[in-house]
Amino acid sequence: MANLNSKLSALLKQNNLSVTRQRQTIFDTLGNCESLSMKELINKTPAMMDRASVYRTVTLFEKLGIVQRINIGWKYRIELSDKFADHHHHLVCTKCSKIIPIDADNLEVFIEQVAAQNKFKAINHQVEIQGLCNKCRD
Amino acid sequence: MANLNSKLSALLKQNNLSVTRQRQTIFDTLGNCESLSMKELINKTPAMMDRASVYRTVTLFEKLGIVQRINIGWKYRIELSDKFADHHHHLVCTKCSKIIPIDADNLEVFIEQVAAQNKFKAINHQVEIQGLCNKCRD
DNA sequence: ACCTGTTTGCAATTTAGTCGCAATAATTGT
DNA sequence: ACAATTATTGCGACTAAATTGCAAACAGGT
Repeated sequence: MANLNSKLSALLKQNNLSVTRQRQTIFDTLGNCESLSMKELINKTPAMMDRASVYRTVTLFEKLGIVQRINIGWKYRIELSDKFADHHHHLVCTKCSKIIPIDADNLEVFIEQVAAQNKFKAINHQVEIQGLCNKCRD
Repeated sequence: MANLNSKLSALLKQNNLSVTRQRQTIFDTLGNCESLSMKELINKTPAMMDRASVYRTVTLFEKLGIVQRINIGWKYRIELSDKFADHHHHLVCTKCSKIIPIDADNLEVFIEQVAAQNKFKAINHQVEIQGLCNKCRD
């Protein structure tokens, strides 16, 4: 935990950015969860931070590669990027809304191949699978 | 074209829903394009349909499995589902916004495998790759 | 052509996200 | 540790996206 926070500080300083209470709060909050929606993120920082600042911080963190937006359904959620947590894709149960992170190295390789076949330089990608988890499939 | 429209009519009637001018318009408009954003869809039906009805129609079509929302960046676009058009994933150029549809059968197989490994019954999935197309990579 | 139930358009409203600016907090140099 | 400087935040106003209730209009069956 402490080392992750110092990593954040270092990254901010490298970019001539201030290490503020608000930025640390967002970082810590995301560190305690798999992923959060904007609404959840705003509500989890009760009266501590303004909405606008949450949006600004997330946008900043995204540029710095600290967080990434992932698509769940047609909404998006925020999570720490692979530098700070394991990078993974998701299986989403449409019944109980359970989110199962999957990490398949093969998948990453596969993405690269598909991109190359189309003369495309892949920079980022998302994979999302909706279905039923083993409990909900009956 | 004509057979697709009759397929739409049949599907609506099966569900005790009316075949209206507006629903056919949305269907036809989507049939002429790879994919459309909500804004584009609203603008492509000039003074023919109210915004609210476009939203209602898309929501209805989604429930019926006629259309699907696909994630481009963290925005979404609408396209006819695989029952009415080829199902495909997308490569999105972050520079020129060009969208290249990809259809890789292997990918579908792969998705199934990953789901099975996690005791998950896959129903739907999206794959999106962001990067640079061959023109923009310099 | 008429009747019934569904669907639409309209207007109002909620929700999500952005922007400018004054107040405040963090950093740098002393 | 303190003051000066600069970046960041909170506030309020604002724009855009999406939803809802209701009366008018339309589709489908008789």
